[in-house]
Amino acid sequence: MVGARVIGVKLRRRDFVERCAGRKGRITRCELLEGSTISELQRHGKNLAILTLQGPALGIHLGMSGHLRYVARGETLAENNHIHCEWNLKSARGKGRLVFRDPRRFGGIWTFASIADLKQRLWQDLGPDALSIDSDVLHARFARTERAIKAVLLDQHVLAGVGNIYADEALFSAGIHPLKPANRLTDVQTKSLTSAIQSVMNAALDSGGSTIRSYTDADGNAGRFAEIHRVYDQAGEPCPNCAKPLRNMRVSQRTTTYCPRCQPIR
DNA sequence: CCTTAATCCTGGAAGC
DNA sequence: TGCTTCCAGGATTAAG
Repeated sequence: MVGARVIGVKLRRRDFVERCAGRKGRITRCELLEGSTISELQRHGKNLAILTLQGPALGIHLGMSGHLRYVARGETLAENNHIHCEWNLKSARGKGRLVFRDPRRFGGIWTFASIADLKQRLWQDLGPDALSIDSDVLHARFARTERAIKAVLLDQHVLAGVGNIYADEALFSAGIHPLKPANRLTDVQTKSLTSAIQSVMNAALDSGGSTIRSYTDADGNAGRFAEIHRVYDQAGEPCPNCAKPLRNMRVSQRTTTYCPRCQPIR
């Protein structure tokens, strides 16, 4: 995408896009990057950004069921429904479309005049990115709250990028009970959890992500990490470590799977 | 501050 | 088979 020129935009659902500041009225094609050249892609946690040479920038969140697909000219998409926005691109590699499909519509697009504007208004309150977090920084953040560690991991204001799957996988890997108060994690436990978060997420990236239902990468490939989830969606199955059945509980309105023996509360 | 429930949606699976 | 209920990679809001 970088270097491609946006030669057209088709917005099928106007309520899928929001303008964060500035004038009122309809979102324009220009705000959706038409006529601009993509200069850079950025990501912070689960938030994506598309930057342009001319200034206009988009914030994108995939929500639960969202996915972005690149469709080269001549190619067709098997699933044509729930496409809320598409961008026609022209680059050295030819023409194609970037397609945003999101059946549940929990995702969205936000328009900004500049990347500085986007960061200030959209990313301001996010915690540091999970893939590059430092254990000491995380420890300091955990020290500020006695909420359950699972709830804290899901809180994007504390740490950006960890969702329900990777929170459970990381807590299991680090041997920490989901209900343990965040401020009672020892230094050693925080170090262990930090490296668990990063190794779990990097392993997931290597496998192309966790496809539960609809997620695909930009080329339409499903991820294979769900095949090797150790606890997520495995309640009742034997723990990979000790063979005791894994259990479900509810934390922060989210199903949480853990091993009662390998993840003690202390 | 904290937690809970409700809300925004579609669709697949399970239950009857 | 068909109908109903529940549940799902997320995040915000209101209420208590």
